[in-house]
Amino acid sequence: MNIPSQYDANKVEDKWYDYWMTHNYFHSIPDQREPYTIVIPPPNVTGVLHMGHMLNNTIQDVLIRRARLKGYNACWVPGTDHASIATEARVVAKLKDEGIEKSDISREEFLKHAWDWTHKHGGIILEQLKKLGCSCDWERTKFTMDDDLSESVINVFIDLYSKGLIYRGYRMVNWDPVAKTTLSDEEVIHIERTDKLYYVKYKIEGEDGFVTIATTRPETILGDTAVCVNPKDDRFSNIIGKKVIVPICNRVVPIISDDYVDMEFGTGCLKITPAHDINDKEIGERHNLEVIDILNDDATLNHYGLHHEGKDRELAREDTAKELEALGVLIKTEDYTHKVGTSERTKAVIEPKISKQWFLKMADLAKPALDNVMNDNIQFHPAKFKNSYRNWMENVRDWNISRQLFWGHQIPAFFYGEGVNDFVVAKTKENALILAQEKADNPNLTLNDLKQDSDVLDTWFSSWLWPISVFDGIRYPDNEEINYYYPTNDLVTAPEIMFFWVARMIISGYEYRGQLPFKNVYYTGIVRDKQGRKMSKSLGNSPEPIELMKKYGADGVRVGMLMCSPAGNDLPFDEALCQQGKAFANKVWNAFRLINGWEIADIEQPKSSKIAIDWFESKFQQTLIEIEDHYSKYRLSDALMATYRLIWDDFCSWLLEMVKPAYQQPIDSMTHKTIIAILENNLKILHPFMPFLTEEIWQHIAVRTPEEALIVAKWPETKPINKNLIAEFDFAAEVISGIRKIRKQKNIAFKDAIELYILNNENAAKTFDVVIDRLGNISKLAYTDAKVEGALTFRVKSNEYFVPMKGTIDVEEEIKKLTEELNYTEGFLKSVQKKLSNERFVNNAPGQVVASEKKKEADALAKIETLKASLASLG
RNA sequence: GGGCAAUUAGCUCAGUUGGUUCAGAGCACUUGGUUUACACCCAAGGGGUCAGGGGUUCGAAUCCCUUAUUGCCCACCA
Repeated sequence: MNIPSQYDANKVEDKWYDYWMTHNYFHSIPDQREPYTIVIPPPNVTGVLHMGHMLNNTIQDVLIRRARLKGYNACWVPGTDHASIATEARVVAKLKDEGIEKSDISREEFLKHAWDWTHKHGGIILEQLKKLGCSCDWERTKFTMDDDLSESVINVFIDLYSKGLIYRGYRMVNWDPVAKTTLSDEEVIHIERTDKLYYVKYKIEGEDGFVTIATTRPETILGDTAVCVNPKDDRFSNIIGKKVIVPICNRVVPIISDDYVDMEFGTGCLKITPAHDINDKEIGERHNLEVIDILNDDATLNHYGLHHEGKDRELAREDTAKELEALGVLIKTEDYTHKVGTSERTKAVIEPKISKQWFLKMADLAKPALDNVMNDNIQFHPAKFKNSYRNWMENVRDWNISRQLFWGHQIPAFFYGEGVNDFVVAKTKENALILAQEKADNPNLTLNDLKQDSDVLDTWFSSWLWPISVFDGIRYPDNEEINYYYPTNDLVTAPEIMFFWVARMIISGYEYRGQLPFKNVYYTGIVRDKQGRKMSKSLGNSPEPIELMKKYGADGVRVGMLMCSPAGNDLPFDEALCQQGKAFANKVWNAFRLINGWEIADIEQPKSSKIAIDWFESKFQQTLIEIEDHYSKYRLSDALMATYRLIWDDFCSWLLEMVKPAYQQPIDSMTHKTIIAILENNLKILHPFMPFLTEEIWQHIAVRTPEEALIVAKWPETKPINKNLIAEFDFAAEVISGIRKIRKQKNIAFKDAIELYILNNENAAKTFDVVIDRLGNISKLAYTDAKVEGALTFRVKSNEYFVPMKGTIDVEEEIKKLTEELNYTEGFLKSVQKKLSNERFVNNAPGQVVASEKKKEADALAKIETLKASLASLG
């Protein structure tokens, strides 16, 4: 078999993914084993894979593959989200391109277009995840608008309504004039920007005087219904109760007083527009002010805008300012920096708007969800996010769950009359009719009299049920699957959606299952470019994931992504990391090639091989414990790095070099067999990170049945560690380093054997002398009682090593080297002795620490002695 | 405006309860290398007053105070 020296990921990755699919390894059904469950954060159904998905899903796959190897019944449920506002916006845009306005077509027609779009683009992202190697249980793929999930959403709405937790309210909400829908507070992003602050004077009715107000939105003057001052403000005490004339519209409104007004800000005098500001609305309610809404749904002015009617609010702002100036009531403008709410989706400036919406009462629901995170029943990684979680949960507000969109779950409320309460909530129109006849006490009502609320539910109102609804645990709370898989183990998601999604899943978990939805939440960071900017389509700074995988292999990209991304930390992405991942794949590949190329013979095992293997087995166990510890703390980068170093340094650079047979010599069968077993263990612990490469090598090593595939192999068992052996090896490694250093200094090629004499002051074990012999290419290794003349020297601890030189030794250089080392050691001794002569140290420090200092002192003294002797011998 | 976190080598980060293993890792860098797995490699090496200042302690990267800088979250000041 001819095996190329370069590992070609592109040639093998699809092959193994197909193999895994064919043999159904990803599919899970409840059985005797303990389950290990992850539900995917469902990406937008029409979305495409970006770097954030790459990171997030790599992490999930690492966790799920490791769980599978550890013998759990691993189940990773994939799926997509209908993403109501995002998808609808895209469909609207697409229709617009075709010359169709959303307002010109019926709800049914629009939904047909939306479904067409979904069927056409839906699921692309899931196919892309397969390229990354994600081992999702594809048979379980769900969509938030599947029939069963939709029914779950409706059931929950009805249930919460019947519990009195859902109500309909006339409230000020966040209005997105582009999408023409309300948004929840969480969907509003506050962005700092500089606007103008306009100072405008209002004439006092029946007098010559004026009051001056400051506003950033002069166009809302047309909706003013009062002017307000602080009751404690002496400047205005004489005008409270009088009336002013609002410019342009000449409306006569009262001057009122309210503690809300900040005397220091602007002029201390505030205009009140209850329809367009939440504070103004509250003041308006306290003072029974009229509410005048001057805007249409698209943020153009309505008839209250008078001659500005039809203008967009931005244009109206400029024009009213001009008009005010012309009227001579605009005193001045100044720059003013403040935060403006914008829509997360459309980027439009949010308009506070009073409208009738559906709300979910959150306060009581939030309690168990808060407690169980604070007491670590649900663990956040990193834990620092508990702070912001608590902050939000303690101040949680009612959730505006209705959206003025078509794409989504239509609210199951049916109106039968014009009255505020003339509606019923029911699963079907038929059920609604019965309820309505009862409620209205009117048996003559017919289906035609019922009109379903046209709003749909917030997307997150389906996402918050995801860990339950994917197992159909809402409709059938006692079904086998929900009982088996729920609660899930880990959730891997971005901190940005902690409030949108994580908090609400926890809430619904306690409400509908009486327990937590997942045990751990791993918060990923944001993927940034080298300049620290967030990767985004608009900046064009995001690499194309599929291209990256072509270039570096999925395994290389996975390693690259995980190399430097501890939980909760942003990931400064650099393609060089993927290159490193690719190089590592090649390294492992070549280690396999080496082993694979050996000719096996029935000969005796060399001592050096035996001891090297014993050492590595202990080293492996030590690293395995370290790796398990990292995993338990969700430190995947550290787990990867420990694996990387074990394989590259300990396995390749040390073990294979120690056991490698001489050129064209065969290897003994015992060593070969053990090395294969070691390689297999290495592949197992590497598999979660590099699934394709490891399966490829695994299947090269031997002919395997489907049951023997690496993906379903058994994680290595833990065995006792021989710590002495590891320490002895570390010592020997230092000796070998010393030899290499001398070779380099003196330009002695490796093929030229040298002699090594050892003055064994340390009384170190000689276990690894056979290894030193091999890796140092030593022709004669001997212990001596006296210094060797005419030799180069180096020290490890207080052992002294001599390499006799045939040629001349540069005495000057040797003296210089020795003197430097002597000076350093004497300085070190001084600091140690200073510590030991301090009575308070000797009395207060633990005995162990004092003893170690004494040992340091003795070692330093011994070393100084040998250094001095060497210097003396050199003259 | 309120809260949280961070600041350790050129870069990205470890550093558990203060004390053997405390100043580390990977990458990058420098130097040498056609040793028959791998130049996507091997070997050797340089590099940090642990952000600044103060304090507690026999002893501080680690605990406390303070200053500076950065990042994130929350918040209705026109």
